[in-house]
Amino acid sequence: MKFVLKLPSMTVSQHHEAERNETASFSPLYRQIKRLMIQALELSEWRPGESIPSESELAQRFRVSQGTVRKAIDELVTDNLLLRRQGKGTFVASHDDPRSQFRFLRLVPDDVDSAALPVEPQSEFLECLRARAGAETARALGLAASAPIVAIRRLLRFAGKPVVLEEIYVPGERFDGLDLAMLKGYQGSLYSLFETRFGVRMLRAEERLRAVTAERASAQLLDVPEGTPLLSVERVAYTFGDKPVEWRRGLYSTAAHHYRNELG
Amino acid sequence: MKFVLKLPSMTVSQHHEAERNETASFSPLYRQIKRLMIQALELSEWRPGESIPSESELAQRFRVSQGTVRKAIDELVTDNLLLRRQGKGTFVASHDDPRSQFRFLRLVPDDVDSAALPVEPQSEFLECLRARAGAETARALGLAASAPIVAIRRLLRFAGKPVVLEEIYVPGERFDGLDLAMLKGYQGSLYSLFETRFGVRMLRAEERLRAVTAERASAQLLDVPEGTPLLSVERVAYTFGDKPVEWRRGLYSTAAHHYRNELG
DNA sequence: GAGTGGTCTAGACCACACC
DNA sequence: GTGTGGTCTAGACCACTCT
Repeated sequence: MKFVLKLPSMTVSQHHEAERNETASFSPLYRQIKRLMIQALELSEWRPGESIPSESELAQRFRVSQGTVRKAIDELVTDNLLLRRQGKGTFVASHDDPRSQFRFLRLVPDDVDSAALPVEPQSEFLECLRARAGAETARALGLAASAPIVAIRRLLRFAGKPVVLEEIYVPGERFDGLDLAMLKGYQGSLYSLFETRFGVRMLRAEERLRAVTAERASAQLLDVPEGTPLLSVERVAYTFGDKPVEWRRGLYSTAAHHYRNELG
Repeated sequence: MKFVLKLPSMTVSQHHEAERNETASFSPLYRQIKRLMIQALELSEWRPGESIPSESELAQRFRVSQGTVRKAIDELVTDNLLLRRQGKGTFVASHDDPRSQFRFLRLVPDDVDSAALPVEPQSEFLECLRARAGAETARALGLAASAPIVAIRRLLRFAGKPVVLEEIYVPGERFDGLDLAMLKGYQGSLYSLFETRFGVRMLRAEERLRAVTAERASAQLLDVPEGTPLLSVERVAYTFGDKPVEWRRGLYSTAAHHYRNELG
């Protein structure tokens, strides 16, 4: 037994010797608490934008000290699943929140410096089709070949000028009822819509960037000459359990904008 | 007075009422400890690759509890200034360390997955000149116009094939004695050389990515047709005090490689 | 003033590395 | 075994927000 000597009835338990160092190489209490909290988040016991119980309440519920709950929350905040507001409480992160609005769009106009508040791009949805996954999409999303998907095409404009052309693919199963009318009618970011209407939360993403040349169709939509170099951005976005739930490819016009990245 | 009631003689002090909430909006003890530790790092009291004193020693030195020192170290680890090895100690991060070797190069071959260990690129230095800063370089590095700088050109090869062409500019003042012979003779990354030979530590960087077309000279060196789309990566790297000490522009050939990015 | 997150302390014990 | 970082607890008090 470890870390539990003074705990008469553990919710999270390491009471069994068997649990010690078998295959799972020792998980501290706060990580087990973290896992339980992620579960509560995934099961929507706590919903985006809402506050979760206070640290002392959670400590009672899980039968651990406040410090241990705090450490679990610390990591969830680092993972962008929760956010704290001193004096007010701890809240479930939401794509509605202006704070996490631009977490996934790294393109910014050349002139504005990093301190300035980001310019809100306008989204123009071109189409939204039900289709079957191609080989590439199926692999990226971990689906069976020719599984049902939803394909979206849209154009992003900064200050009226077209800058990003995107094709977005999501599994059809999770997005029942998603169509062009809904996309056009929704106020807010795409991930906000996914979260609000379909309960799908994008937690992290991986991007692959390349330089390519504009084909005729893309060039026309982006209002650049055919052959112009464009930034190709492929993204796989993941939800709970590191499950991929979106694949997209964007073509970014980088004449007056750039992709901004911080290396820590 | 706050947090110091039981501390008879503080090294870090908040004894004076004046310090309370004048302009500097309340800095907790562990941040003051952090600042002192950064100072020790900047002044090379603790050197890259070496271990720093144990947490209990530091607690004694700064007259705070181990938990407070620990929290300061936590942040320094997050900032990539220190790294912990359980059972061994806490160490000053170094660009020699394989762990932080590829922190700043995000280009990877298309085929290898993220789990695989990165392929070591080979560096071929083309030139290294002393010159005077142009307007753009001076602005990026925060130097006076026409301040002395060192300009480096190099080619990176993955598996023998040229993939990255870079121009690198550093202030001449900090890099006395840097020349082509030294670059060619050094084993290890450029930042490792900067750290080892000149005591200049790159702590973080900002990059701006764009798509451009290959000019004739660049195309020849990268062994691609003129007009090929290339990924342009501009970087400003910062050392202690957020002082910019390197500006570089790279042209990445992305036919068989891509720039990999994680969005948290 | 009450409630929440944030800081700090002191002490106990666990996991890991090296001798 | 000794020393290091890592975890956990219990309790006190500070800073912030809202009522």
